[in-house]
Amino acid sequence: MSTARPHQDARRSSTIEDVAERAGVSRATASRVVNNSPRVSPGARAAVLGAVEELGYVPNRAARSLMTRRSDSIGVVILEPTARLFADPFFGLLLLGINDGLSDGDVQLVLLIASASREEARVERYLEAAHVDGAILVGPHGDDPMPARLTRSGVPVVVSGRPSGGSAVSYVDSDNRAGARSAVTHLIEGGRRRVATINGTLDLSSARDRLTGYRDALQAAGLELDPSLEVAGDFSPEMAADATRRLLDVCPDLDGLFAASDSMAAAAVHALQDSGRRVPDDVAVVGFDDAPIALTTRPTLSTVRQPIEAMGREMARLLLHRIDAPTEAASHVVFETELVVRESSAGA
Amino acid sequence: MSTARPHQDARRSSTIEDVAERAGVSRATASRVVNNSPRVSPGARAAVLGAVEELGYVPNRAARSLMTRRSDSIGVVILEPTARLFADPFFGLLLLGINDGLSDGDVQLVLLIASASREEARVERYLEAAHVDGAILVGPHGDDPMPARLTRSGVPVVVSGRPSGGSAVSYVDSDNRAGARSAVTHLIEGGRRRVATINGTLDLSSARDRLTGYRDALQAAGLELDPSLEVAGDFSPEMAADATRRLLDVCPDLDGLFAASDSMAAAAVHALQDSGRRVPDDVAVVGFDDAPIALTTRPTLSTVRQPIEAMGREMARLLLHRIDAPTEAASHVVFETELVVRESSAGA
DNA sequence: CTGAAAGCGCTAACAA
DNA sequence: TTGTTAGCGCTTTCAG
Repeated sequence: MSTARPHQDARRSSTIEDVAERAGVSRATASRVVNNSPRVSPGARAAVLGAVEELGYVPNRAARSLMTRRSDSIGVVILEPTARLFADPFFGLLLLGINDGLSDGDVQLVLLIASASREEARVERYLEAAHVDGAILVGPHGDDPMPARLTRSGVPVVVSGRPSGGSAVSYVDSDNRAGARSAVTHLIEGGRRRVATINGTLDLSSARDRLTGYRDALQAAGLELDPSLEVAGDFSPEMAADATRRLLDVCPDLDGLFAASDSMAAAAVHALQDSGRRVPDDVAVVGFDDAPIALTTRPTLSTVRQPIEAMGREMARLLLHRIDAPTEAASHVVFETELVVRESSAGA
Repeated sequence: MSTARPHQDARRSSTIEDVAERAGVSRATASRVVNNSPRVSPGARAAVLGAVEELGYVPNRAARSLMTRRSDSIGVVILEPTARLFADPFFGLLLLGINDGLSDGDVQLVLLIASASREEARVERYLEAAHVDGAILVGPHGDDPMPARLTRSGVPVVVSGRPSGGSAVSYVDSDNRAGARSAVTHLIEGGRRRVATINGTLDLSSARDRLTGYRDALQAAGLELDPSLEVAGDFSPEMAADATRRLLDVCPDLDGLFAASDSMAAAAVHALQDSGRRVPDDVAVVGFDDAPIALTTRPTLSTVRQPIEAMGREMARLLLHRIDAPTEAASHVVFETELVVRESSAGA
């Protein structure tokens, strides 16, 4: 009984040996053509290319890897706890950018999600076993030892967001400090004098930088810093709503609010409205990210836009370069942000 | 000048040959232990395991693949046009579920994003070259030939959402029809009589099914179907806002609205409010997905929840099974949905 | 239960 | 410019 499995044959792809034979050259020459070596005669090249076409030849990656000691793939490691991960379009856009930056080469994107810390160990083992040529780390907190550890074991790494360790590892970041400053300056220039901020966990450099930018702006305007107007939270909307209510208790004449993310800003707007304040008339609000939610709140949200997709593309570019030149010093790329003024701070 | 590259040595991992030598057995026996073959004596097993431990041995995937003709990785192909892709937490959650379903085995997730159709061809070539053991296709439209073509060339495939072709290919879906029916029935039971629906592109089976569910509910209640109350769109909030305004023109006494996604429902709520209607007092609204946005609108959105993460997990499970038993008939798994009643249809 | 030997498909010296 | 040769690290007959 011959179990008919037609695709078995369909999939039995041709090897470089087949190509060489068909083209009437040796395996080596065929290989040279496939790998774009210049040391091949035009005639041989044409013959091989023809054979490749006819046979639909595609190189076997495993065999190639075994020889070149390259996997032609990179790992993208998502370290963020899962909840935030997917309520937030940040990761998706970053992935899109990374994918785009990779598609020039012939490099595959292996997605590694490490939500629990048990997972984190598994991922690290995988990376260190040289199964990928390098890794992009998304979302490590300031004290995460993974970037340094991977670098030490020779894995090329690029990190999203400035790590606390600093300059030893390559990273791509947006200018969170300048972005926050521009948002708060905008509020002040609109006449606001009692401006508060609601932030994320301060073990994230982005959160720290946004806080610093907030303070920069106040000081530049000669306004006093009031610690009771600075709230550090966890980026969650629930927290932001609570924080807003508490801010109103402490400071009933609050007239400006800078939230370190749009989802927090949206929650704050609702809390303000629930308390009877009009936005922006009584309190002007600016968020951060320019997430889709910024357009669906009423009023629409003013915000600080970061070029997330471009950042992803740059991370890919940087990593690819780093893989080619592992001894070079780490690079740090910081992207400009852009203030987007909408209704929530109109005439602020 | 010896360029110091300490990690060069650090990464030079040990081979199964090293393990065998250390354990005092042959390569073959070492391999058997590593691959859990039962035909090994306890003594040899212990010796090999010890050597593996001491040497920190990790098998070389490329070499293994070359031999086994398996890549131990699967492709997850995102076919959605990019815009929708990342405003929507759907994909992230699905990825999370897939990752989870995969983590039992030792299978890696290769992410392939095909936004443009040029990309689609590239992805298809990659998949057909047997670089992955199987593929999960996310977001194919009804007329997309990729699932069928991959299946024909012998690539095990699982698709998200019921494809128009039907039963030849395995898929995982949620019961969109029943979900929509429950939403609209809920509106009707709350006394609404003029209930409209705003939908997505009807070449997506999910959109078609939600429309059918809407009609089911009206007919079950003995209400008349009115084509002017059915709007087919593109899932975008802008379109939904437009559609809402038009619906109000056509039918000023509209008192219920079912939108096929939460982002459309949110836009509709705003359009209703802008037109002076109160939600839910004048018009009750129900969305679909239970996306984060459902909690940030005012009023909060009633919606139909689908177990996205579980669906992703099931897709992974199904694919893994299909890879092991490629001749088995395709499986179709449909998940129940759940109506979540919030403010936008309170007392509906 | 174990070992010897073959070979997966490819690239990279080395010779010619 | 080309071909020959030698493996990369692993699994798997096939003998024993």
